Amino acid sequence: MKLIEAKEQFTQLWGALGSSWGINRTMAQVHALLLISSEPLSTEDVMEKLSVSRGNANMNLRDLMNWNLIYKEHKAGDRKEYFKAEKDIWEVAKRIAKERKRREIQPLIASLNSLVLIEESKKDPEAHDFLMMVESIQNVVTKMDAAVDTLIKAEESKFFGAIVKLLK
Amino acid sequence: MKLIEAKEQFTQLWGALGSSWGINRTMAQVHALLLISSEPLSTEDVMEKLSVSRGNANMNLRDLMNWNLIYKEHKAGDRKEYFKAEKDIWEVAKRIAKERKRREIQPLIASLNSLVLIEESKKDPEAHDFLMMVESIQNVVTKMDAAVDTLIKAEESKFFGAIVKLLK
DNA sequence: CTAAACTTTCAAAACTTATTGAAAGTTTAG
DNA sequence: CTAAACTTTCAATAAGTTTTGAAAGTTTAG
Repeated sequence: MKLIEAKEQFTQLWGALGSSWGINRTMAQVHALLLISSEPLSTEDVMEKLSVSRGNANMNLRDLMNWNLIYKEHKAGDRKEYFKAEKDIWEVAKRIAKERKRREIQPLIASLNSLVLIEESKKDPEAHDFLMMVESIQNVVTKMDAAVDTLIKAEESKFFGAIVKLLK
Repeated sequence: MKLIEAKEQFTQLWGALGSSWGINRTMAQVHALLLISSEPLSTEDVMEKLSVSRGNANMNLRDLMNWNLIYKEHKAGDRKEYFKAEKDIWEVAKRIAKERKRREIQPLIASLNSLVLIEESKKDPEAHDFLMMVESIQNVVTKMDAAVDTLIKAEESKFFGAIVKLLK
């Protein structure tokens, strides 16, 4: 395979991957493009390489900035904005984890907390079963939230090291 | 809040959650319904409680069985099939992890492996950068795959225990 | 200040994914 | 074997999501 095909395939792969994890396909493709580009790219570059409209390119670049995965960069003597990606993959993983935690895990914990405030007594067997289920979800989700915090703070080697130990 | 409202909200919550993680909303709602139901439910029960068609109910129940999250159960003197969910939440988390690993992480690793087989030499700086990127993704993804294996095999307490230690 | 260069917005259109429901298929009691 | 009870399929349709592109907005060089 030629490098140019491999890059194309990589972009497709990253896009499909994003799709199946609830991330907009084009956003993931733009990310892929910047990950494997040596030079920062402008909005026009992205439009051209992915054959997408200006609006679409702009919106996905903005979203990627909100996810903290890419940065604006200015070239001397050029008014255009260029974008470059964070290239340390462990750092990328941590930032995605951090963002999903903030957007999804934390609201989930809040919603679960409100569900245990039902009026019925624990003595009502139906209420009891429901509370047990919600509480056990709270328990696992809270632990996962803490696990993500650890991941966000840990060094790559420490994090995977601790997990590898469990295999022994 | 009344129990009945709380159950309704729980179903909505689980559905929205599934949606944002690339899982069909209705499938997640059916799962929620069975998680908080004391009795096994029939296809008709699901149709009625979620106001969905027979085809939709059937398809999502079948999918949930493929994910190993629910089981068929037969009641004596009744030809209908009833369904009940695995209710141990740690077990549910492990099964979802196992299934996503099988469906997504493993094909991803295979695709990445094929991308490093480019014709260009590592001495070409562009090829070099590309290979470094793909290899660093392989590295992190492979470790995550191993981490998921550990999660699948570990006891809940051991798994989270190891992670908590990292916080100290 | 002005106009050119560039970025952002957003309503309409295209595309993707999920749902319906009637028809076909299967199972079982009698 | 037969017909009733139940489950599955799938083409048409609906719902949801993403994309387009022209217009509005913003910035900067001169």
